[in-house]
Amino acid sequence: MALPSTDTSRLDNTLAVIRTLRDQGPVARIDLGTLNGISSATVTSISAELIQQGLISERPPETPRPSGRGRPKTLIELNPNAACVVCIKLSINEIQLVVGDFSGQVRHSEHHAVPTLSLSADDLETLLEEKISAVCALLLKGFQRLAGICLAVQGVVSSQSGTIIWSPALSFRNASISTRLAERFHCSVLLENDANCIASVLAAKPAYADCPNLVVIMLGYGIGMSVLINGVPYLGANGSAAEFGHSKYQPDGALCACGRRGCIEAYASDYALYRAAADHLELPSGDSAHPSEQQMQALTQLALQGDPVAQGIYTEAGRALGVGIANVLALFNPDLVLITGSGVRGFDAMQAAIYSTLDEALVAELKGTTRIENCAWDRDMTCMGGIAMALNATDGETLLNSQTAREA
Amino acid sequence: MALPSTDTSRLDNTLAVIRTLRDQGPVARIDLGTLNGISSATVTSISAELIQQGLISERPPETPRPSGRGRPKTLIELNPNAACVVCIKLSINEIQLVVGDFSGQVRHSEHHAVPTLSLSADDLETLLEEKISAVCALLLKGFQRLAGICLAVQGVVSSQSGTIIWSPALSFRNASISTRLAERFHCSVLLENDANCIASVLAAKPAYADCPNLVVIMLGYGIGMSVLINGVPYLGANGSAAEFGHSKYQPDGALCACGRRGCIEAYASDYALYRAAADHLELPSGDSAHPSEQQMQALTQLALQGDPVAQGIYTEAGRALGVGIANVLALFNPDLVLITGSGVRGFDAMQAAIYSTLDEALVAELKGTTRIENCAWDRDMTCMGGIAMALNATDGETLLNSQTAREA
DNA sequence: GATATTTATTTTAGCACCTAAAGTAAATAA
DNA sequence: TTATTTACTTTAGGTGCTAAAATAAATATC
Repeated sequence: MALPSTDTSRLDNTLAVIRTLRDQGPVARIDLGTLNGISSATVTSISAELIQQGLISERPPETPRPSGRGRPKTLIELNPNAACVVCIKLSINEIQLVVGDFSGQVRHSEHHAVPTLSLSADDLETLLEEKISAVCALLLKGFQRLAGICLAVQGVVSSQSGTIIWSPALSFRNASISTRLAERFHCSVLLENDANCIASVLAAKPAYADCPNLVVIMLGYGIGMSVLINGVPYLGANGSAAEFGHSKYQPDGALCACGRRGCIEAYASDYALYRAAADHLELPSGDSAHPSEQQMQALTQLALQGDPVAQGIYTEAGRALGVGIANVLALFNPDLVLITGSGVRGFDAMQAAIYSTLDEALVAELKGTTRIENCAWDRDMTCMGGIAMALNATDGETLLNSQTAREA
Repeated sequence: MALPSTDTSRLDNTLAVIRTLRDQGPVARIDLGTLNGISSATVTSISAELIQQGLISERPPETPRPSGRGRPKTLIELNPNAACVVCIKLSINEIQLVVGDFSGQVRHSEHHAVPTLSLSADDLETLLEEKISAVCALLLKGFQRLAGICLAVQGVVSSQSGTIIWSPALSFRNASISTRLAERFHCSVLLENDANCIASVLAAKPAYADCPNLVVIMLGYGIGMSVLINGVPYLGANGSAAEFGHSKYQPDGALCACGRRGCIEAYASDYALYRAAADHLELPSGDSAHPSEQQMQALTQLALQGDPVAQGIYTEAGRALGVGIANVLALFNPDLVLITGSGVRGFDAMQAAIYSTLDEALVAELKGTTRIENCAWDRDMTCMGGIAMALNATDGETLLNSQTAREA
């Protein structure tokens, strides 16, 4: 008689099982129970359902049988083909498109040079539709369905409303981009800030498992940040939280790409470093407003080799970052601040200035126990994170979908 | 056979009923159902239990019967004497002690002048024990039990560990203060930052109901802040989050009470304003390092009457606040920033500088839709909030307690 | 090779919730 | 007095969980 159940425990437990399998690979029922704090009887019941729905399967017993007495464990694994998700990373003049399967593995990755700055919102939607259609045609037959799409965008986005508020890769603003894709592909579309994608990859690493409050600062052409509070990205009122790059170092200071003065980004981003250096140093030619990796490496080399002008530029950048991080510690007091992004190439040249500025700025009580670390940069990380977030966001739907499919 | 229940819905629903009654006063069963999304059958069952436990009671029908057909509603209300909580606010040279009943009403309030800066941690504990014992002797006979104590302290506290890390009212540091009180009074002791107490009072106001992400800045002798994320205070890794006062305005700027330079507090707090003014203006005599309300009002008057030196001081304070608020907007992007505390007396003198600095610092996309408002100051608000937080924190225990009491 | 032991999974029995619907209570309107 | 309306309670039934018992599938022992 009581149909509309208010108790979500079955759904919660089922999702927990799916996520455990995704994170840990094949796991036995009894271990799924202990890992998630539920009885193995419940796991039996949940896994029976999931097998029936085709979302998981029992793995055939290993040939070299594991040692030990007793009935051997029957490992359960996700069916990788149960669904797939697509993540598209939108950067300046490039898009990357990655397909991941239900188990979280990357199955396909492609890059395209695209003049992003000259696209209209409509152009962009059309382009994305084309590219996604193409990979779907190529790959979807192996999968039961496309469960979701994640758009990882640099800049300010509102994930709730699916609006790109402002991105350095695009010349238009305030465009609602996800609805059309959602309708076209009949799946949910997740709009995410690129830093949030990276932060969720990093937060999943065992080394950072004890850091529920994690701040990730991404240095690169611009400067981005993600704040994870209890492991979930903090979004703020309209998605423009965590704009570390535009917090202030010097009121009335250097000009920033945002149009204002004194932002941290105006000192420590690639374009700011190169701008400060271009007039005084001999550097590779090229668009100095959008320096290439090669140009930036040349500049970093100079600083590390002891060139006083280059050193001075990196020291000032380090000071700006130091003040910015001091403010982040005062306001967020996270467990860990991780510095990454392509700009970490210059970390060694800024390091001393960062730490000394930080020490000058904050007393020990406020600095607290926060660790500050840097972390090697991998350009594929964004899409890895996007895939993970898209899967997480769509597990509930996938479940529902396969339930109704079985019933019919 | 299934004893250790994993399903917390009964407890959740019961607590929801108690909280609704506390927030809204007497409510009928049917309305408790709609307000909390549960069926009235469940409310009947929950309220029967609570009545049996003596935590609530049916209110006798109103004599001037409310108009309308049908069976009249039977209103249920909390039994105010079911429990009480004590909140102690610790400020410089003063403590305030307030007793609240189970329904959230203040039943008693007292102030004591205490030389807080010369107390040791041990002295403080002894003093608190005495004062609490005294009010208990006076009031407790009417109550079934003392459910909890809230210590509202200015400065950096770690609520999890019950440690006062640093407070301007105290000369000792890193003292664990709650254990002894908890043992002495057999109840849980909550250690809270004073700004968090005030923020939870403000967040409960209907005017701010649509602001789940709320920042409250408290101006006064020092500068405090509280950040509510989805309505709950954000604490950070070790409780020292939201130290707005020690975020930076000018690296290498004015000296702050924390020992570092350039903090916002070093420009916009009472002591900073008075320090800047004392040498140049004729002001009431007194301890200029700890200016009194009267001294501060004199200074504010001068600025509002057009004295150029006083105006300049408030303008610079407004600039510092403007930069600080810009950083808060960039990093937290809250729905609302509320400025309060005794220092709002000077808000009119700083206002123009705050807003112009903010506009210069942030582009519209980053400023987003955040409202910035000021709000009249009431010195009793801290304890009101402490009472509310202590009740909320102890409802579960109170429930358990009265259950076991009935069973025996 | 038969039996004991160990460990994993499934089945069984029962409890603690909740809800919809039916039943009851207590008022006003006709 | 009866009908109507609204509030509350009781009943009946469903979901979902767990502990314990039963079963399954190995290895160890004699």
